[in-house]
Amino acid sequence: MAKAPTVYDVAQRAGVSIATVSRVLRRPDDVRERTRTVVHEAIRELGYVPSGAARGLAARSTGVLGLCFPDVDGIDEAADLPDPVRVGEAVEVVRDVGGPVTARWSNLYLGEVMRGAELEAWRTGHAVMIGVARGLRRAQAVNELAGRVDGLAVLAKSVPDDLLAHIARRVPVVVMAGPPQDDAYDHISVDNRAGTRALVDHLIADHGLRDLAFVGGPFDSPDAHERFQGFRDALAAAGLPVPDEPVARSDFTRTGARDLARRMLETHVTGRGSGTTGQALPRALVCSNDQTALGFLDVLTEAGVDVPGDVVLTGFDGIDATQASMPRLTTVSQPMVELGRAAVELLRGRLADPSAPAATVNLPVRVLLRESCGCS
Amino acid sequence: MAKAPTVYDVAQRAGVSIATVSRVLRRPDDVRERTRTVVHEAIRELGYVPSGAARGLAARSTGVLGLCFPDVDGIDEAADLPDPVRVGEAVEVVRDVGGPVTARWSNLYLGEVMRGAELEAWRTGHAVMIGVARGLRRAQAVNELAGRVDGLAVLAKSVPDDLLAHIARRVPVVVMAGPPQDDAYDHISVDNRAGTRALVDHLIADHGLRDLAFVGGPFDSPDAHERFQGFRDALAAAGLPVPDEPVARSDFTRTGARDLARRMLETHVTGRGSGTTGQALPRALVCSNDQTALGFLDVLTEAGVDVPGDVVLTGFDGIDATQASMPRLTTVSQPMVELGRAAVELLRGRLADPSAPAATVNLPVRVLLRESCGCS
DNA sequence: CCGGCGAGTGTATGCGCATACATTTCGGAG
DNA sequence: CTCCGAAATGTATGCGCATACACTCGCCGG
Repeated sequence: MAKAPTVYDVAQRAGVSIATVSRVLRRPDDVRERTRTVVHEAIRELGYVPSGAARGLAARSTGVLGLCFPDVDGIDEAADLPDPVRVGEAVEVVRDVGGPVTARWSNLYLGEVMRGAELEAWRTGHAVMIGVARGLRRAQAVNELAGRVDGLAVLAKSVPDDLLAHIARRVPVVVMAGPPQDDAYDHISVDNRAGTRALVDHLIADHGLRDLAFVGGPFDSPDAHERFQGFRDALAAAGLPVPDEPVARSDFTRTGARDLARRMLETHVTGRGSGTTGQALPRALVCSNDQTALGFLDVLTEAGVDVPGDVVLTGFDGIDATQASMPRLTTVSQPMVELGRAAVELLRGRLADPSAPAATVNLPVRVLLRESCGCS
Repeated sequence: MAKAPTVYDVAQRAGVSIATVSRVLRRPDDVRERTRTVVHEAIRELGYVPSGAARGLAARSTGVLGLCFPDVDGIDEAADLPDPVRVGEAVEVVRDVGGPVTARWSNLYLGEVMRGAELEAWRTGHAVMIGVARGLRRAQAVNELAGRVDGLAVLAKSVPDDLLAHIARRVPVVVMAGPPQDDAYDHISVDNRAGTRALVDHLIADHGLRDLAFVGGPFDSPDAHERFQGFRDALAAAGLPVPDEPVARSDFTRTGARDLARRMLETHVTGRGSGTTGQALPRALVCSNDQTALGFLDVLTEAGVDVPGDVVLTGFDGIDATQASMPRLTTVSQPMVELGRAAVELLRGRLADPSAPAATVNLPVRVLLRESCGCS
């Protein structure tokens, strides 16, 4: 690493001009074979690797696409993060007594989105740069990311509106998984509403359920809101009374959902078995995400409430843990990899034609019927 | 995106020189407060975002660290990848009848490593660029990645040796999860050997097992090899006969392991129950990774062999699926996030002191005792 | 024999920024 | 009010590459 060789070094060594070196790399067909060989020789002898920065500057395009995620670790400042601890060579032997399976929704979700994005970017010769909008310096970090890429795919809510507007003046931006909104950006989202609608249609039509309740998500989650709309659509279509609000709101975490479920159990009892004075639990709980449903499942099972016998339970997202629960959870599977791919695809289109009107792509979802709704 | 504004535009608008603009961004303390305000005003009015390429070129450092992975999708050429199919608005409703839980080992593994790397990079104000060494143009892709970063963390085996050597002449390279090898690079790996040793020690000491067999991995997997060494260490220490070769070799996939298990069952029968003429199955199968163990578990369970009653089974890696199996799998958990963090840490050290001798960090693992070995 | 043409190569320039160095401004002390 | 040192700002340059344009050379048709 003494001093990385440059085109000039290569040119001198090969006895050609720097233009020729550049051409050998970028447009080999414009160079005579003999010359090409000589240059390649020099390149390998010197260990030459072209500077991406210089090329980006000269070519006015970096060949890099950015992916911006929200923080999933809940870390606000670098100080929050302890220095990594290394326990030396010791192998720790732990008796793992079980407990709830660690859920890594966000990780997996983001990982899959990244995988899709990377795949699609790779196809077209782009590199991918990831950035997490985290901490107090988030604005700066996002800004720097934007300055380094040709286009930016941003997960909804990870970047404040004004920052996003600022950035969008420099690079094309596509918003992933946000509500289909009428702003200047391209959007790529998942059909939350239709997915929930289809799921609830199934509960009503195939299982004959009529007493359904929706467990909502955080107030500021557009996803949760859309899913609730889908729920209402289905009830309305079936001629059932349509609630204005979810019966309760979860914070989208499994532990939060457990607390919520316990509170609900205190004031409700299951409709079957009767004899008690409390208000009956709804016959079906349509949860706004899988974690919520799993949290409810934990508590209901513990309380001796049978799923789906006493209460039918469904989720949304399609995380792995829904396959491992007892009973397995009926849910709506999000096309996570597709989300990433589609985002990059949109970005590419936008780069090719910057003047095209902002588009919104709505990705279809899949309803997975399993035991928790009474299927199988 | 008409034309991204530059320092010059900002300078003009703010009535200062470009140097001042640059300083406002890089060394705010060197600029009078009043000037700073004016410049920031101009920046926001113009929607100025500094060019990473230009800065990288001028500063001779990009502030980006690279992460290079092997392909986990098995895609060789862009042509192999079908264009994304969008089924329009249709929501597909599928009856999911179950079957083995989809395992996404690589995804999760890589995702966790990335997460660790990103976290650690973020702490120190670095961005992370990911690259997958995939396809025929892999050399070019890796080269370009190397040209864009200040340092590169490479997952073992993802880059051919000569390419790696070429690249290492430009940027510091650290190899992740490779065998502790005596080359010029920094290494960061996981203590496969000690982990397996500790696990097998437990089987021998705490469960009194003496008839143990090791199910190996692919010939070219250094990880599998090291784990086998750990196995041998434990047997030797206990005074048991030490095998020269694994009793069989899996390809590290669950389905591959199933086939292998079936073949083994044909020639063996369990030692208990007796009466049969076949050779007895070993009392314990120490598998070189979780997928292999899970594949065996599938087949053994199906064949009515009790785990851990008839055969004790263990894995290695600590993937999520090991918590969901019946019985839950005793395994050795890899510090995946730590791997990423440590890699970035090493890289940073190397950047700070390029002349330091190549280091190798061996990360400790954790043995997780669960039901498949007879614990709990 | 000459002019013209195209393939192959070289020359010169600018991309947008950081920064060394030169210059100006400012705030006090005398 | 003057002068000086420090603070603030401006000027000029180069980072490594792509590329427009100029140039050379060999070849062909006239």
